[in-house]
Amino acid sequence: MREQSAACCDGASLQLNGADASALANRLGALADPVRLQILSIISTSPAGEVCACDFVGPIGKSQPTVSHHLKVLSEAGLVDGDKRGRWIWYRLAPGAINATTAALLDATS
Amino acid sequence: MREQSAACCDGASLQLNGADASALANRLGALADPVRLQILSIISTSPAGEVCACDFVGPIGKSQPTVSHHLKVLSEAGLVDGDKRGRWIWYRLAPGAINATTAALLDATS
DNA sequence: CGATTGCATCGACACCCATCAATATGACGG
DNA sequence: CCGTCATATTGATGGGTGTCGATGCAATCG
Repeated sequence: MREQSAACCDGASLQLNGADASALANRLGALADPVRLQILSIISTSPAGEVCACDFVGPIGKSQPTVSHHLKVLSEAGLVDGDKRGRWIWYRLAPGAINATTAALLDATS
Repeated sequence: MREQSAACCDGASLQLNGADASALANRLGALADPVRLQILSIISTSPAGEVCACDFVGPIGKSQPTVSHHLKVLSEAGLVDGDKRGRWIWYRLAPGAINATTAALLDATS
């Protein structure tokens, strides 16, 4: 087989399996977009803790379908929750979701 | 113009500008890949705190060029540092890099 | 009712990205 | 020097993704 030439190739082992790595990568991927980060920032700084979907389009400067797409991504990633009240949908941060993701990342690389 | 129909569209303002959002999104994007997370995990659990590049290929199960590509991405994102010693390159975690990214994320969404 | 409004979905486009085989580069060893 | 080994780079390819205009759908209003 392979005779470790010198002080190299000790055979490192996986501490993070493929499934866990993919799951964490998916959650991080949902955060890795400037529009989605701005959405989260707007919600987090809102006094009421929730923001009507229509209020994202203006400040972010993207089209309504684009904002709607990003809200869907955030929702499917469990980062935000949407409440349909009357004609509007109010979004707020999913409690602990971001903290759980950062904790998993720090745990995997500790 | 637009007559705010009711209790909606108060005009939310941006707390995270486009440049900051893009910078943070780039750093998160460097983390949002299962192969790169496994690389970071392998390094972090290595007793010596550094791992020879050749030791990633086996456990991760991707080709050598693919692993080399991901190491370059991590290096350019400032997440790992590589030392060329003799014929091998030893990679270790860039101190504080992951913590700085998670701190920026939590700060943007606090 | 019918008209309007808020939001989602669709279709299309451009672009980025992960991956690999092949090849280049560069450092050792004989 | 010449071969070998470790790593990077190149080129190609397939799939994913952000974006927008057009459209659909559901709820409200008049």
